[in-house]
Amino acid sequence: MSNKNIGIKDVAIAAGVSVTTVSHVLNEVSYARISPETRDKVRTISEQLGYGPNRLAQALRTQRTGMLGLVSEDIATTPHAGRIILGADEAARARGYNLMIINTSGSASIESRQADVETLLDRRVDGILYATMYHRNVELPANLGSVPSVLVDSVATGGNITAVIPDEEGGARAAVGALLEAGHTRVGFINNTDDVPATRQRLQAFRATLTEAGLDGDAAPVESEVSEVQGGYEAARRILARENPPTGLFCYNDRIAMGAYRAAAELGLTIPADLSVVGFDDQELIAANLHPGLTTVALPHYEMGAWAIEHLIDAVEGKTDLTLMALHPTILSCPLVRRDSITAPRQ
Amino acid sequence: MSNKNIGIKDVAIAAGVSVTTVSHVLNEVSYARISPETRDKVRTISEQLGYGPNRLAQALRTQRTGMLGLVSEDIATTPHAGRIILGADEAARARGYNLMIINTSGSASIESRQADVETLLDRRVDGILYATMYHRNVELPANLGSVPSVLVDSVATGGNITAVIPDEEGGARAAVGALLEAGHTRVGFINNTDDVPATRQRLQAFRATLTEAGLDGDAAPVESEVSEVQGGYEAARRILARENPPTGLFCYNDRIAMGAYRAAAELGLTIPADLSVVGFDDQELIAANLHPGLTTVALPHYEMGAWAIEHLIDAVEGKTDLTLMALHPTILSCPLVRRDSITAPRQ
DNA sequence: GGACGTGGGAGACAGATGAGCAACAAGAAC
DNA sequence: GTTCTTGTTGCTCATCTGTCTCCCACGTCC
Repeated sequence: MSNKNIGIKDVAIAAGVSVTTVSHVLNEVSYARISPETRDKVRTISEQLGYGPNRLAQALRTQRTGMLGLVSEDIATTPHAGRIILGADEAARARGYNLMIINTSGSASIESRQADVETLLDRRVDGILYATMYHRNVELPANLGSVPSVLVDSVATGGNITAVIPDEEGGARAAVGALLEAGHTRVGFINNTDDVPATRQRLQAFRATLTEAGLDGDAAPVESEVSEVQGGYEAARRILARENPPTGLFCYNDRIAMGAYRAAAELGLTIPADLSVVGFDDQELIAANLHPGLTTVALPHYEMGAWAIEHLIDAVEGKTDLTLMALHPTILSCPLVRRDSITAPRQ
Repeated sequence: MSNKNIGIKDVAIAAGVSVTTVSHVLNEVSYARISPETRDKVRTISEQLGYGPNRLAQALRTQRTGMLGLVSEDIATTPHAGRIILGADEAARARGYNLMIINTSGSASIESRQADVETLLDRRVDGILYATMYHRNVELPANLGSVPSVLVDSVATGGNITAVIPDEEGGARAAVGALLEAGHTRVGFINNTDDVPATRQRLQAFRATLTEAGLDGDAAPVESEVSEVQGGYEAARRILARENPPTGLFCYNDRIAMGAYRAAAELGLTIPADLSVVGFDDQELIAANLHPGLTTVALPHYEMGAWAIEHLIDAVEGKTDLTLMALHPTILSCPLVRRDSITAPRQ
């Protein structure tokens, strides 16, 4: 049990030594020559008194706070934020750092986001993690450059900051591959309508994977809608109304897949027997709870948070040069999560 | 644009005054007598240089960090955490405070959770918000008492800490009331099996509301299952298989309601025409995306986070005595969110 | 010419770290 | 035996960046 009224001075007095000696002993300063007896005494007394150094004073003196700033866009509106924060927090505490969090809005002005970073800077964080909630191009506040920073789930428009993003293409290939592997030859894709990298990359990977498997990727049925349940429903109705409808459906995300489930049910199609479906995102609340469970692709949010913190700390401690890594974003893989929504096509 | 190499000393030199004067001007110290000209000059220079005080040094001297600790249980596993954090962050920044976050596990040992609090204490946070992810009785680390603290979404086993919790009973009454109001007389409840306050309170409110409406609350059909989709499905099958099955169904949470939707679909029952359903939690991903949209009761996570921070800061600033508030937990209401899953019973 | 008002500065302080120095004992050199 | 060297042990003092409590200088008023 520690008592925060105890300072190093109190320990020093109680142990009958100077504060310097206490500091040297407790920090195990290599060049300090202090007898084992004194060391023991200092440690014992310090323990008894429940002494813990005042991190503020320590930080002031050493110019290191051991705090990292985490600015998170739209923390409450997506369940992904939690995983990024968890990954970041666990990686940080494993190396003795803590997180200061600031929430911001993706639609906030650049000035307001700059002020957020400023707040962090005034508190002398050692580095900053800037997390967006979906993969896109983002304009970053200029003052981010004042300390080591890493961008999570986006790339900067300027492009000169280290970033970590999900492997959209690999994920999409895995999803389509799962359908192909099950024997489907008529495979469709319900895409998103937003102009984000994922939209283009997943589509391209979809076509490429089919083509490489000897199918006609360019002719494969594709519908686009807003990436919500309703959009998924509508697009699925359209795609399933085509002649020779697909027996395998790759959906841009799990919400679209949820809409497709409803469309299938209305058409009397059983999943997966009549229609195999694969999603993207692995939003557990949806994917695991649909019936049958939705096979989908997981976004590595936890991993991205941890990766970012790991490299941020390396940079803070001078073990890495982030500017070198800034040349290309780091890509983390998106594993396929197999549940029960894919099987071989009928007949 | 601020430059963090600039200290108060630089401002003082540039303005040709002492650091004392700069400090007095910028902090608008009431008893300081400084001419308007000097004040202007100091402010102008300070602005030009982009000076901002070093919050560490400031905190060290004033014994106030302006930082609040937020220990959050299981941040990643529930979407509720995000809303608590958002409410807390917005309330905090509105009053010039920032949040330091630490994630912990609800199943972590008391020692480990105590160490988490210790970390916060070593950094001299002015107060601590301890947030659990669902309403229950929790054993708190003893060192929480060292600074003002507020508990969110739980009450402490000891009971001597200010807490804010959702109005389970009011929420349940609103849910059942909505069914009654629509004209249902055969109303059932699918309860949770966990031994948490919500289980008891929602059940009790369910029966009481029926009884007060002139129905036989004690005889109303109730089934209990684990509060997941599968449990909801099974319980719904059972409750709907009874003779004279209910036409209105109150579900312990939205996941159970999702299971009930599936059960209804399998039995050929249309929602809401054949079966009206009301949930609890307002997990948007589920409630808004089911078809038809699920009418449910929202938990005031944002509000609890904001309320807690507000009162925490009041306590830190000496405007409130938390020990007085600790006598009884504060209860925040759970509003009904109307969507499309309730209508009048057939015939 | 002492009291008082005005404008602003000096220095202690918050709680640590770190470079360099002092005190002392033991052994070496003469 | 005295002085010098060297190693051991731990302390002094400056530093980090602000805040805050006196205190001082100077002019004026009665």
